[in-house]
Amino acid sequence: MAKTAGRPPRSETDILAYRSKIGKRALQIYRAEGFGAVSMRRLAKEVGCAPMTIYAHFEGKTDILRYLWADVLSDMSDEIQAKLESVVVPRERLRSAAHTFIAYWTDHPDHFRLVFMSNDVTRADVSTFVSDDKTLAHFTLFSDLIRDVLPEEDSVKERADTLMSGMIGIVLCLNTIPDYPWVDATSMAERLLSSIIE
Amino acid sequence: MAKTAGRPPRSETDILAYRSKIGKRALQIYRAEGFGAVSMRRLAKEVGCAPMTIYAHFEGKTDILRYLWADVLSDMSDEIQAKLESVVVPRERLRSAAHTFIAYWTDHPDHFRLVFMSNDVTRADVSTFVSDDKTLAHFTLFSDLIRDVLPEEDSVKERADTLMSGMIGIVLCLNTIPDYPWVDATSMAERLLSSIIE
DNA sequence: CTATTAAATAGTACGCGTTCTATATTAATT
DNA sequence: AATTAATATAGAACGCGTACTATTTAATAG
Repeated sequence: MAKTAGRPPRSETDILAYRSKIGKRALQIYRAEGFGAVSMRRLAKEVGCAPMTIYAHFEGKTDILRYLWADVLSDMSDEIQAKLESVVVPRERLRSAAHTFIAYWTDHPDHFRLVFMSNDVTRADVSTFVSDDKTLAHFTLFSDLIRDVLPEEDSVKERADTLMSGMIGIVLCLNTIPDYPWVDATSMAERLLSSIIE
Repeated sequence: MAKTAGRPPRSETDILAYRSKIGKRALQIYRAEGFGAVSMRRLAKEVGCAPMTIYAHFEGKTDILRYLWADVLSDMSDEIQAKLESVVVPRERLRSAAHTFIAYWTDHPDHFRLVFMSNDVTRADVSTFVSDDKTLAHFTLFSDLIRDVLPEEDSVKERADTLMSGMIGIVLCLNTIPDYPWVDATSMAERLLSSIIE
C-alpha cells in the first residue's frame, strides 16, 4: 500500500503537543483569573492561533475543561497522599483521606464548581474523562483504604461508593448552600465514615 | 410628608404579578423543551415584552431560575409526602423518604442539573433562595423524620445534614458520572441511612 | 515543478446573557 | 392642562460558544 500524496496527517506527538499547549494555556488562565476568564476566543488569541483552529484539536470547550479537571484532581490526590505519609493505622488513614478530600474541595470552591458543576458538560464528557485510567486511580484510592481497614469484607465497593458520593455531596452542599446552617464538615464526615467502617 | 408628583412605584401585587407571569412562562418553556430552551430573549418574546423589561423585574437569568427551582422542589416534596401516607413506622418513614428523594432526582436528571448544577449561579443566589421559608421546609423534612425515629437524640441536626448532603451526593454522582460502575442507589442509600439511624 | 492532501485561517453568522443610552409611555400630583 | 417621576421600550454594543464556507498555507509523492 503506497503512501498517498499530499501533506501527511499530523504525527501523534504533534497532536498531543498542540493539545497540551492549548490545555496548559487554559490552565494558566484558569489559575490566574478563574473559570470565567477561560474563553475560546481568548485562548486562541493567547495561544496565537485562529479561534476555529482550536476546534481542530478539541471537540469544544468541555473537551478543554478535561485538562483543568485532570490538573485539579491530581492536585487533590497529592494533598491526600502527603497527609497519608505520616499515618499508619488503616482506620486513621481512611479518616485522614476522607477529611483531606473534603477539606480540599471546601478550600477550593472554584475547583469544585469546575469539576462537579459545569452546567453544559454532558454526561458523555464526564464519562470519557472518568474512564481514563489515571482519573480512575483517584477514585479507587478509597477502595484501597477501606480494604485495608476491613480486609475480610466483601462489601468494600459498596462502602467506597457510598463514601465517595457522600463526601462529594457534603462538599456540594457546603459550596452551593453556604448560608444554610450546616453542621461542620468534620462532623458530617465522621458520621458518614461511621457507616463505612462501622 | 407630601407625596411626590409623578407616577407612583408599582404596587407590591403588581410587581409579584408580573414576576409570576414571567416565571410561569419560564416554567412552561422549561417543562416543554428543557433548560436549554429558556432564554431571556425568547422569554421576553413569549411574554410579550421587550427583552430589557425583564431586567426591571428580575436581576438576571438566575433570578428567574428560582421560579423553576421552587416548582421542582415542591414537586419532589409532593412525591415524598404521597409515598409517606401509607407508611407509619417512623423508621420506615425515614427510609421511604430517603429512597423517594434519591429516586426523584435520578429519575429527573434534568431537574437535578437545574437545581444543583447551574454553573453560573452564584452562591448568593442559592442562599437567598434557601433562606426562603417554603424552601427551608423541604429541607427540614428529614430532621422531623429523624426526630421521630430517635426522639431522645440530640444529634438530630447533625444526622439530618449528613443524610441530606449524602443523598444529594449520591444523586450527583449517579447523574454526572453514569459510566462509572456505581453500586445501585438503593444500596448506597441504605448504607448511608445506617449511619443515621444506627 | 506540480499535483495532491492536511491543516490552518479568515470571515460570516446565529443566538446567547448582559449592559448602556436614549426615547416613549404612563399615572399620579400640582 | 402641565409637570414630574416611574416604568417600559427600542436599539446598539460586547463577548461568548459554535457552526459553516471558502481560502490559503504547508508538506509530501510523483
